[in-house]
Amino acid sequence: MEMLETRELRYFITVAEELHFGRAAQRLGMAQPPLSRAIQQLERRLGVCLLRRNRRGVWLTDAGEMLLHEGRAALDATTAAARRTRRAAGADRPGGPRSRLVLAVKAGASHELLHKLLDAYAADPDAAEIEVLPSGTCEQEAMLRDGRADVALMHAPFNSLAGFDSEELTTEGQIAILPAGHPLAAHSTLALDDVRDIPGLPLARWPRNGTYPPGPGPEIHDLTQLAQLIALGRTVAVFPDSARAWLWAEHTAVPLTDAPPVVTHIAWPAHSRSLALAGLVRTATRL
Amino acid sequence: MEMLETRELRYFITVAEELHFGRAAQRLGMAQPPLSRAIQQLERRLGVCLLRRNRRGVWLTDAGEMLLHEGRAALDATTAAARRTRRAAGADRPGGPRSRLVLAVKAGASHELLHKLLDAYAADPDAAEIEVLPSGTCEQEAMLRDGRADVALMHAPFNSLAGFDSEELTTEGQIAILPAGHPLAAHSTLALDDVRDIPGLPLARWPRNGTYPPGPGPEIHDLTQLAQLIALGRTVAVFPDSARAWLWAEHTAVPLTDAPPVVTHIAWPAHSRSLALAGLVRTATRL
DNA sequence: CCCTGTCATACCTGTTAGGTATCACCCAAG
DNA sequence: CTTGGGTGATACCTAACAGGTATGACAGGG
Repeated sequence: MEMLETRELRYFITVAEELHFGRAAQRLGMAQPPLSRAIQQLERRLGVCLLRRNRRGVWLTDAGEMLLHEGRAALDATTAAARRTRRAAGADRPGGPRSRLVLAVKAGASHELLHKLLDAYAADPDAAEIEVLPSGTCEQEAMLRDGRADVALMHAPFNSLAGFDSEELTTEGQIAILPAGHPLAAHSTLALDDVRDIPGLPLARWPRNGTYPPGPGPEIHDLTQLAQLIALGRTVAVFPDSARAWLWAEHTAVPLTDAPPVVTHIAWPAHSRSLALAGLVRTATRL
Repeated sequence: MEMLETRELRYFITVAEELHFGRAAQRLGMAQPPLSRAIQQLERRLGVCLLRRNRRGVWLTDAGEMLLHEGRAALDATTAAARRTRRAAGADRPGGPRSRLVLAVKAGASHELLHKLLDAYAADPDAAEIEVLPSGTCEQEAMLRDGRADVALMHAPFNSLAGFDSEELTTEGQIAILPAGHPLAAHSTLALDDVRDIPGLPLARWPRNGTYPPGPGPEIHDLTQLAQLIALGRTVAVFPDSARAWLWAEHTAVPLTDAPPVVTHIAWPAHSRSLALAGLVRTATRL
């Protein structure tokens, strides 16, 4: 039984995403004919039909669907191996840091917690160098999987901890962030339903897995943009309690009574065996 | 940045395991010079020194150690992708089963539970075909990782659930299995310390991660062998309660008061998205 | 009916994976 | 000190194959 090559996986995944050999070849920086041949050869070697072709297009068989999912995981693991190996190379260089960890954090979230964690860990005599890598919305999982990060702060129920080892750090409630002058801002508490359909004040929308959920609210790319839209009275947003750290004077935070609590975890790939990581996790759980 | 090829990974891992280019080349079925060159090229492409060479041998740098671990995970993911794709190929063949799941079970363990699970699941109108794959000691994790299995019954604290999704099924105590005629077999309960150092009756040893822990007891390969050695009065073993199912007349089971409870879980790769798997898990948790 | 867009085929070429022969080197035995 | 066995590296060759260009086959829409 022959081994699947990464190049073949990369080709197939691109074709499966585009469902179009020409565009896929373009994305791969190659001509279409060799790509067609490579996929045919892959199908022959696996003894499996991956794509149904029609003059009018291409779509995936069940087996193709499977290879798309599993192949993505395999490619992630491979690039992770390369990235982490490159990163580990500095460790035994004279004068360099003993070792180094990349910590992925959702940009703007858990600022205070992160600060305390870094301070506490720096006190550890044989602490590794920590590089903090701000990530987009819910991008931490992907960063751990493909090796851009070694460890991450994740926020249940927004992030999924499936496939990672993790330790629980803190739990917090959620708040609604309203324009300071809005009538609802006078309340001492609110319910989720109160803020879901405020006339003239639609709930802001965040990308989940790269796409925006449907709805009337504005599509948000970063926190500054959101803060401004709230201050201008154009939208309202729901955030964990720790978001109070970056509120403006034109904002008012009102606790939500029935929003699910947000649990912050420190998470890392399940197979990690790094001493530096173990030290960081120990520090985090003792905070 | 160029991509790591699976062939290179396979070569490096073999060399890292053998710490000897000649033997590694032999295991890979190739000559030594091209292997040396391939590793050199890998080091150049990664920009990293993976091996320290000496005329008297080869050993791993820190980066090499990292690539050995991460590369194994990546190779497992790749072979898993190939295996699962091949397996999924039958699904849309006319006349074949709608789909198929491979369930890894430690040989001889949880017999009754397994039976109930299979019966209950077979009642499901759109049940997949289940292939039961008996695994060696603690081999289920590896089988899930490299795609030989899709789902497994695991026994904490013997198996590690790290990196998998899982649901708890049952909890049971542990028993000591003694030769029927032994003085200790008359007791109604025992403590772990009572059976750890019985004069003339050493505790049987199981392979953990492919190697046997040190000790005076016999090295066990399969249950029949163990059962015979116990019946002959040569050894004693500690097992979960459900092991009573395969006891012989010459065996006596005595409950252990202070042994950690054994928790049986059903576990699967965290990224699985199979409907058949979801159905099986639902059935299992409702038992 | 032709034109456009799609994937497949035919054929060529440069790269490279892998084989054989040999070197350079260390160490141990004499 | 010398020599031989065992190690990984180098030199060189060949065959396989990845990738490019040109073109074919075929379905739908104007």
